Amino acid sequence: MIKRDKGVTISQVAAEAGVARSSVSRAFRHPDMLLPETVERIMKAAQALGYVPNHTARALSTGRHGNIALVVPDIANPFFPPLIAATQLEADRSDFCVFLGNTEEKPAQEDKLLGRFAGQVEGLVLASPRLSDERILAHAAQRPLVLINRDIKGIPRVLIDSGSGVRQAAEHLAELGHRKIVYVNGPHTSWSNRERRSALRSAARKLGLEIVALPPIVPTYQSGHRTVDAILETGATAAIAFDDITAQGILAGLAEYNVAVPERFSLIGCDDVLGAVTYPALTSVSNRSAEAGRLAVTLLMEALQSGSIREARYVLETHLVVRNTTGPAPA
Amino acid sequence: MIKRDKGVTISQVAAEAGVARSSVSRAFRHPDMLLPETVERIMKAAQALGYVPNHTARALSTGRHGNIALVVPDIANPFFPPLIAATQLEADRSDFCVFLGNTEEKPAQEDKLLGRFAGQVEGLVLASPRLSDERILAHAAQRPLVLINRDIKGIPRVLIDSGSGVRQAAEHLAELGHRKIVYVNGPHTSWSNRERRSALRSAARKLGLEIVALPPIVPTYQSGHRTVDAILETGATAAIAFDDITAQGILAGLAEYNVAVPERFSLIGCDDVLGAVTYPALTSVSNRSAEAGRLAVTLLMEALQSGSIREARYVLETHLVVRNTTGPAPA
DNA sequence: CTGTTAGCGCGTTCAG
DNA sequence: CTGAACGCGCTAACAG
Repeated sequence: MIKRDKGVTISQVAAEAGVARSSVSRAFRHPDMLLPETVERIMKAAQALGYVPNHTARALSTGRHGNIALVVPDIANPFFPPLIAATQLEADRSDFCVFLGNTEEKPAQEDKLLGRFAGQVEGLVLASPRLSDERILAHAAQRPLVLINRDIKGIPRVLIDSGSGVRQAAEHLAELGHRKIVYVNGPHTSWSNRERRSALRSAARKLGLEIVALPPIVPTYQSGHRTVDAILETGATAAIAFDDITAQGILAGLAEYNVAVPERFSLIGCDDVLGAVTYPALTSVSNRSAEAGRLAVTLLMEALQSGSIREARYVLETHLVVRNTTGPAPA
Repeated sequence: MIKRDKGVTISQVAAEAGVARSSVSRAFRHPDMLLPETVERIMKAAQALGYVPNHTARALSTGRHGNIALVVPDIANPFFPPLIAATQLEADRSDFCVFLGNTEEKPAQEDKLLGRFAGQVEGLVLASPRLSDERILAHAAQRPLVLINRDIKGIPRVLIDSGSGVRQAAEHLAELGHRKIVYVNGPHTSWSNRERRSALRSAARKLGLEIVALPPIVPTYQSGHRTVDAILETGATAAIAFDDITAQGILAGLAEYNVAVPERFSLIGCDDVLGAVTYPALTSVSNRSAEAGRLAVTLLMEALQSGSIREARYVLETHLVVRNTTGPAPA
């Protein structure tokens, strides 16, 4: 049992300060239980020795490790970094550290990571899971768990309602005279994708638009690019893509076919993660990912404090951000 | 001391299987020390009770927690997500979990996070630190620490040599007839920035180019955008920006002034994180961030296994990716 | 090969 | 207000 840990322990501090170990512990956790003078002496000794409370030992003793885990399907998708950053910032406010898990869009990897994290965190935030309801419920039964962009009854969840934005997108296209619109599906396990598709379907019905849905894809630039042939074959004059990254691939593909955007074809993305960097600047549905991350952590902290998980379902509405990839339908 | 943990412990499994606790421990950690038959019986009991080894207790006992931490200055900067993903993937191969820290480019936050993580990880990867050498050395003395993009003697480090790519950039511009070039500095605490600037300076000397360096900025789209006035005032015909994000801001700013790129002005970024999504597509210096992340973890794992940190300094070379923001100098 | 026995470092009773 | 003693769950010596 060799340890290279310098490990200044509570006992050493106690010896240095001439008190019992428990007093040292108290000096840190319940300073008001000791004489101010004693506390000061202990603190001084701790400083001198460079004592740092051992997180692990404390966790074993208290059952609280001060960590949470955040699991996302794809860090490289620009939708997530702001969410991750916000999550961390909010966790930090409660002095929690966060484990990050990247599942590469694979349900199995998601399951594995949740299992690995479960043993060392107090709670979990699961963003845009691709896992089945059953598995998620199983994990939620083990530890407090908050969902982002997945609607499972009984589990606290924060939902970014892209439906509202997609509805606006449909109206926008209808006003511009488009009659037939392609929807490029994202992962079929994605709640957001289902929301967007169904919002589009119902809006289309009201507006008298025809919707053609393309098969599910993993949302990447490449996937979007590959889907251009299928889009053009439909004869539609506009498309709404599952997300901006996919839309970006589509935009590139259209350019290669010399299909002018928005003159001959209109395109709308979702999540608005590209800002105005594409050319033409992409019309998109806004995202509120940072807020979602922050809110999820807040809910999780509440659950940890109260010790009980209360039913909660927060919905963040979105809207359409009109830029330059949408225009009147070609004659 | 209330625990809601279902906590099936090793003792319960031992009782169920009719063996000693240590045997249960062995069944998991050193199965070859027990009779296969015994192992099987124990495993069956563990399954039945739903036993899961307690990570924390194990860590306390062994001093090994199976976690590492990765600290980056800005998750939202597209340079980092691939690095983060690669780091995780590589850590996962050794069954390690990773804590992620985002410092928002703030040295103080970096220092704080390193301190918070130190207590619960076996080693650290510190990418593009903004912290002083002294503080980094102090942390490295506590735990095995591997640096990415920071060259401190005595600490294992992986350096992405953007210098080689920047040299090519200078040559490229010289060939196109540019004589006066602006360098838009990144953070002055950034090692990469110093590398790029000095590589550019020395290349310029050889090529007979004049370099004008702008004051350090935090590398963001906004910062780049704000710097356009200063760039144009210099009368230079081309600029090399600290990174792509900054370059993107500059590009937008130039467009607003109706300065045609590359006809009237040439622009080169660094890190090549934007692919061909800007318009015109940005000429940039390649990055090898994913490889750097992977390599850093490999080094860290070696250090953890051997128990000693050996001097190591890996350099990954880069090259110029020519796209459409560079052209002949205006007459 | 297996059971017994100490701790790992800390938080928290329970007496003083 | 303080010190002694126990236990968190597990691992690693040491016996047998």
